[in-house]
Amino acid sequence: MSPSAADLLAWYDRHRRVLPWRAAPGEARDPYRIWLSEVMLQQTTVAAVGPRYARFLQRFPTVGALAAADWAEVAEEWAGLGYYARARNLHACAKAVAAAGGFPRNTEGLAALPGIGPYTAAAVGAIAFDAPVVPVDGNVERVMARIHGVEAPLPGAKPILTAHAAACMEDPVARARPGDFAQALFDLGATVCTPRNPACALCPWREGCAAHRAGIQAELPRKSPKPARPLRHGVHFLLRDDAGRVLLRRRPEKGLLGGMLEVPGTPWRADPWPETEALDHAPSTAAWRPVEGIARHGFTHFELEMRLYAAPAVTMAAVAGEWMLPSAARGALPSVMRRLLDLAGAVV
DNA sequence: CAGTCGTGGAA
DNA sequence: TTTCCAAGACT
Repeated sequence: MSPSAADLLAWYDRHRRVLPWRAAPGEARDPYRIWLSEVMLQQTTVAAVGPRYARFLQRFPTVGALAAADWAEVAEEWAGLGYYARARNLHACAKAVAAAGGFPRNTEGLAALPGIGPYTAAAVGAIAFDAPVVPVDGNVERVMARIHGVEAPLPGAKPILTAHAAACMEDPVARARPGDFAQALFDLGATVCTPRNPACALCPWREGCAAHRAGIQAELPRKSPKPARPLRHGVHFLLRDDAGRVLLRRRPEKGLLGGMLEVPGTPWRADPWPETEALDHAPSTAAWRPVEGIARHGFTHFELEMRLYAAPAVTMAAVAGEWMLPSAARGALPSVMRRLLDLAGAVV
């Protein structure tokens, strides 16, 4: 009574989610749209991606349009989505694909492109090109851990879970519909085999599930403990001109928030900044006045507390950066920088 | 290989 | 409030 692809696909044909990037049965599949959705969905929820995917596609309808765009346009369109290396790699990948005349149709070729790792290569390969592979994301890891009763913690258990997933393609029923099989696993993980309170009563694989049999389904997959996130401090400077515009700068291409616009400021470090030391990092000499309050933001590996100073610009000369109205800046900035605009709300 | 790299919603 | 987490990739 082991889990069968036939049972899962039958369930999928009845309960599949309707998603913007998902072609209806029989509908033509667009590799560009599938690739875009897979990159956008990396570590990002379906709910968050939905409206951003539609907007992105409207602005860049084809891989050629994306390849021809300036980085500033792509950065603005990605602002707020996080993990900005994805946007840089997306842009580079679009240029490579446009130059090559299309996407590679096999996983090896896909995986050689920027921003496409083992998961995305398998997902695009299976969904767009019917490659007989099983992409392993968090959903698939969870489903495999439970079905096979894998109690070893992640990330160490990743290889065994990947092997279990790959074994699914030995079933000719799965091999006949690789894209649907992959998306069936996603939907099962997202709607039934959920991280908390899995709905085992609705699961097409319940009878063959080792974790369900042992009553430990909610405890799998186990995960190694994560280190605590340290606190860092920064001070930022909001310079505004007579037209109400604020001064922004482009961050270095690599590293945190790489290539994105920012409100100028100090580096972010463990020790709080004394005022005199912080002012050394101001973009110009001006009548800097502290803005009341503290802006907080949580990153993956540290927490941040920012203070803000504001001043009117006395001269436009020799100040590097871009002047933007706060209304326009908001949409072009990463969320952490939007918090500074929010803090300054009464000032600007 | 373990660390880096965002964000917002849910519990 | 804190913690966890979501269709991971890159170094």
